[in-house]
Amino acid sequence: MLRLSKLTDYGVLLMTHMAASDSGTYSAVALAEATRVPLPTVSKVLKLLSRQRLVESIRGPRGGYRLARSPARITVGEIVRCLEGGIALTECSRDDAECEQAPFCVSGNGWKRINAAVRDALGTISLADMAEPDFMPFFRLQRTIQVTEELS
Amino acid sequence: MLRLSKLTDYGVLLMTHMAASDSGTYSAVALAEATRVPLPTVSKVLKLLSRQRLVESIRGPRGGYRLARSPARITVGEIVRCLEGGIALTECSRDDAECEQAPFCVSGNGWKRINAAVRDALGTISLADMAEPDFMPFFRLQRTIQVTEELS
DNA sequence: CTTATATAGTACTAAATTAGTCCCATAAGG
DNA sequence: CCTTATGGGACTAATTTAGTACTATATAAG
Repeated sequence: MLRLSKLTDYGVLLMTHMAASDSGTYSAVALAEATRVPLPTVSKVLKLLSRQRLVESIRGPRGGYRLARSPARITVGEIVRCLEGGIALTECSRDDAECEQAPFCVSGNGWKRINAAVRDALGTISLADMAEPDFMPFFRLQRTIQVTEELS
Repeated sequence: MLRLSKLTDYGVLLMTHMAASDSGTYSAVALAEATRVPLPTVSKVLKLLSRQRLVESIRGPRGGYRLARSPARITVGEIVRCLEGGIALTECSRDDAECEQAPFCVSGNGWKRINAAVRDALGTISLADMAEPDFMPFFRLQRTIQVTEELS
């Protein structure tokens, strides 16, 4: 289903929550309660996010996590990239790809293009957008080829 | 890694192969040999594709499969949709979604938008594009919000 | 009308991935 | 120095996906 992992979903949820209310830091416990995501899982996700400096962590009493940058300067794509380890729809469109079927494959270039489009889409939406409950059209695809069949 | 399943990858590969050379019909055996994908798997994928009328099947001797429409009129998005059962990055962005956490979730709208963008990207590339080995920029994102951080 | 070829459907097994949990180490404030 | 909170890593269970096999059905050719 072209799915993101639940971890990624949680990551976006947690960070959106932090973006929405602007109190400084949140402990893992507080976020778990607010979002209803199980505590150990919240903890795991925040650790991963902090390694790549998407959130800052403060240890010790009164510690916790906070966004490393302003919500407008953090994109959903960065979170996906952090928690999924990259954005690549197929093996062969990864940067370090070595597909054994490459010699027989004619569509490598197409996949690269599709991936670029997806990356672009994800890089376009910021946490600030996500936190805005009913933000409207933020971008539009301008097609330069004719599409004759629409997905229903 | 925001992956498509291998089945979907195979599906696009097989159909691209059919789009590239314009002989009429291909048996599952012939496609398996040409693409180096194991026969039973080729068979499985083609069955799925034929149920949704993306390929036509002809039974009996000298039978096989052929594209149901011209390559320019079949999009990668349709193939993904057929083999993944929909295009939805998160549970809550499916059309029939019933997410138990919805009351606590503030980002539903954002996900819907992201999904729309991805669907749009996939719906923009046709099989004819994929079969063209080095087709170049086929569309361009025009942003209406400012992106301040780029994905590296 | 019989036989060979090829798809249709479905069920099952095995492998890989992902989710979730737990434990111990480290840091810092009071 | 004790309590609170994150950091790292390892482990288990659950889910998903891939791949295979088997039986049924259709059709062309001789």
